[in-house]
Amino acid sequence: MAAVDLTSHPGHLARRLQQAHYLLWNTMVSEEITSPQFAVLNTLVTEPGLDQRTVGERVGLDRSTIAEVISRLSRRGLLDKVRDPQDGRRFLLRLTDDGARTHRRLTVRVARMNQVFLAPLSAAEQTVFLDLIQRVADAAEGLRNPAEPLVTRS
Amino acid sequence: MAAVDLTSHPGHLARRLQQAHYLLWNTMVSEEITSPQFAVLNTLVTEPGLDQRTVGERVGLDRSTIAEVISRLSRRGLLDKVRDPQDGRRFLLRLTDDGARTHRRLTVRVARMNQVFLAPLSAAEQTVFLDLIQRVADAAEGLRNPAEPLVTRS
DNA sequence: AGTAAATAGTCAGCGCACTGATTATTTCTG
DNA sequence: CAGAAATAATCAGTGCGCTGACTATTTACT
Repeated sequence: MAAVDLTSHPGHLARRLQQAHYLLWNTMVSEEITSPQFAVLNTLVTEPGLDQRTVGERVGLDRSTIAEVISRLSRRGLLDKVRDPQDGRRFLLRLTDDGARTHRRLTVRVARMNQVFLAPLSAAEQTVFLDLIQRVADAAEGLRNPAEPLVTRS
Repeated sequence: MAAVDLTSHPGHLARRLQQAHYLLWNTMVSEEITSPQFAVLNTLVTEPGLDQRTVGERVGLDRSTIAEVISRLSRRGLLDKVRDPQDGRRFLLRLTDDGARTHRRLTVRVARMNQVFLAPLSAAEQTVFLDLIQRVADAAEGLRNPAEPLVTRS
């Protein structure tokens, strides 16, 4: 007894939303390049030469996940990984011609897909929708790294 | 050149939203039971004796994924799997006492977590938020199984 | 200069999520 | 009633996402 209505649970809805997006992406954008992979390509278009960790930060992926995504992109020849001569820990990343071409090609389709995805909402609702999601996500991420950096006492 | 602003991409925001939720769940609800697992328990509270496929449909998981989730829950003794005597293909699922207890215990924490998750929004915004997500997710899912079942021509 | 702390990346392990192929059972149909 | 179609579940394969442990390099502090 006393079960809960999942349709009022933002987490459950968030999962369903992402699944819906995944489905649409696969049919309307690409079956090879995934949405996180596109996000990485997109970041490197404006900021070539970033290191792996920073790219992860830009697109919201932790160090392990970004490593896998990048390794797949690199294996397919969409980006290059070079040791930073200034700092031997880092790898500097930049798109290959093929990577840049792929990004250009997908950009149009992504825009079309976003339109279809948001089509059930009016223009005004779409704006509100994006704003609300962003505020909730930002706030929750804020809880992770406390603004108050612990004071090293003593 | 010509990179895109990901903050205007609903898919990217959906992913970040889910990550934020995952983080909050882990810290405020449970490190053992995940959100999809809770959804399964919750479904079986009101509808004991469902088969695997139907549970998957209720919580929005495909046949493969629901199989794994259920196998984990069953391995931990939170639910029982019995062959349907009426239909030898099906497994009937119902919570064990431990499973029901776990569901009860987590329900309170989930409610608290939802509050924190939605806290950055006003009460009115929260209502809008849930409504908008649901409409977008429902619409995209609708695209999957076309209302018009293809006519077998000839 | 020499050790300690911080940082970048890798690796192992777990869990969610999907597709396509396979197996077992049931149902439909001729 | 026999063969075909449908259905429930499993399995293999790929990819995202996280944590905790580890390695290598750099930076900071005596």
